[in-house]
Amino acid sequence: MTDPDSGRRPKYQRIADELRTAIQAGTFAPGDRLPGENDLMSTYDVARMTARQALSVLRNEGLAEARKGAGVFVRSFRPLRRRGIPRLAHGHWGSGRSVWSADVAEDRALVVDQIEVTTAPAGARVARVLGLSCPDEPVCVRSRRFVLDDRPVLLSVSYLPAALVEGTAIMEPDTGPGGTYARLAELGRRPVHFREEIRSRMPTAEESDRLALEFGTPVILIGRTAVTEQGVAVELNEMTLDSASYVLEYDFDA
Amino acid sequence: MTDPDSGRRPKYQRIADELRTAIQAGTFAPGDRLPGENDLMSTYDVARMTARQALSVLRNEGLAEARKGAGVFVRSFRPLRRRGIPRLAHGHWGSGRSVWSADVAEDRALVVDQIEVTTAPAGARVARVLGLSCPDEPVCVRSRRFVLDDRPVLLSVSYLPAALVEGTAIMEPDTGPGGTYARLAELGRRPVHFREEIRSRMPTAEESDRLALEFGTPVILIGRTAVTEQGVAVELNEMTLDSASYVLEYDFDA
DNA sequence: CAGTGGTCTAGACCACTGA
DNA sequence: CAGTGGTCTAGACCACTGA
Repeated sequence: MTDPDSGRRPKYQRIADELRTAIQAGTFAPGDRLPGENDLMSTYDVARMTARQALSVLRNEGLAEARKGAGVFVRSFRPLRRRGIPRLAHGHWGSGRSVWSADVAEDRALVVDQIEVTTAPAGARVARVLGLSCPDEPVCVRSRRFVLDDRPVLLSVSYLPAALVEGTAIMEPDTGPGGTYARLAELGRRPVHFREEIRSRMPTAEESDRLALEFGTPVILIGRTAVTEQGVAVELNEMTLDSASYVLEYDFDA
Repeated sequence: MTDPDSGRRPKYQRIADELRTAIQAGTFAPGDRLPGENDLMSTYDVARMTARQALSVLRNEGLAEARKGAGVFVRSFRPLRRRGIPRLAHGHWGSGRSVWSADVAEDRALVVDQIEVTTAPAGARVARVLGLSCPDEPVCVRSRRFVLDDRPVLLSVSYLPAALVEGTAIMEPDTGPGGTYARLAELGRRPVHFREEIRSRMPTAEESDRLALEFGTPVILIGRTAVTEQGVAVELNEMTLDSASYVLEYDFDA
């Protein structure tokens, strides 16, 4: 009854198409429950695996999410706006505010719920970026997870030369007002230039776990290098963002 | 023999784990053939659907790609570097070069293989960005696909007020030296400020088709607004990038 | 405790690839 | 033409959710 041209397109695709159309038409609103495996099995007279395959198409597209034991639901998307350039302006962190505070409206709070500060050998990649002479040289590794409204949205791992930050607040969990950049400035290494590199890919199992990601949700990777007036890289910050939670914004002149 | 703690983790995940480890260890190099469905069925003594599920984990992570009738292969990733800020500097397109030419090394060519220029009603979203008084106002729509080494990497749709660009080269497939921005400058609407917004998500079926994307490959969306000295938005350019083909770079000062 | 999604089996048939 | 991945069935059992 639904397919005059049932010819070439696989069953599971046709079922996914119908559900997708219904979602876009508003028949199912964000948060609504979709027909589940059992519903599709009887409605379309297909096997469980075929019904699952149809639903997994929508999950891979980021349109639906499954909650075990409860059902399959239409996803919603209300992103944070991360303004790449003003958040790193000296006037912002120089006045004692956190770089991260720029990303959220004042009525919401982006908080760190996991933090780990260690010292470890740099490794080849980090040594190259920070201009260390040898991959075994120690670096300070600041690893954090940020949570918004109880939802993890971002992982951040920051690398700084251990020789530079040894014994400073940068080695403490709480780096104090203005954060790492304010402390670097006090050490005479104020960052004046930044480079951000952006990629996107599907998460690893560990990332998916730590960010509590749904199936079809990619991560955005940002690698930022902070450079001093003398052209020396003093920090590499590698961030992993839940792509369903973020829009990045860059403003600049021609 | 492979699982002392076979307890909680599903079979398909354990198989995927082993393959992933082997890929990361270099046992399988980029382009190599991986064990296929039939191999996994006999090696691990599982049903076809379970072997498929294991392979689909790796495909979703972007680590492997299936070629029907041939096998499953390790994917490779060699991205283009898109330098967000210098490519839009007036000195670049002002001297007659294309904005896009900045994205590739001189020995490779990023070429347009599909182009369509039409006029259509703006619609609510575009009208809002371009500051049009009514969503029915006509806009010039320039839709292009870019190909690198025969591989489609980017879709671009550009919107400009029809009242402004009517009868100019901007309505032609070839906009001439320096492209749209050089023509806007000649009209007294030189863009001096840009805003780029970046998101990432899984592709729609159409995007997946036009960019010839593999299973677990997200797209990166860039929405750029070009603004004149007078603060008027003259262009909205919406781009859809194959995330496996691009790294974005933004350089700026504190 | 009824219903849900998650995992898994042992088969079948198909279109496609590449030697 | 042998081998491959893609689709599909008709069952089964499990852990989890929420009334």
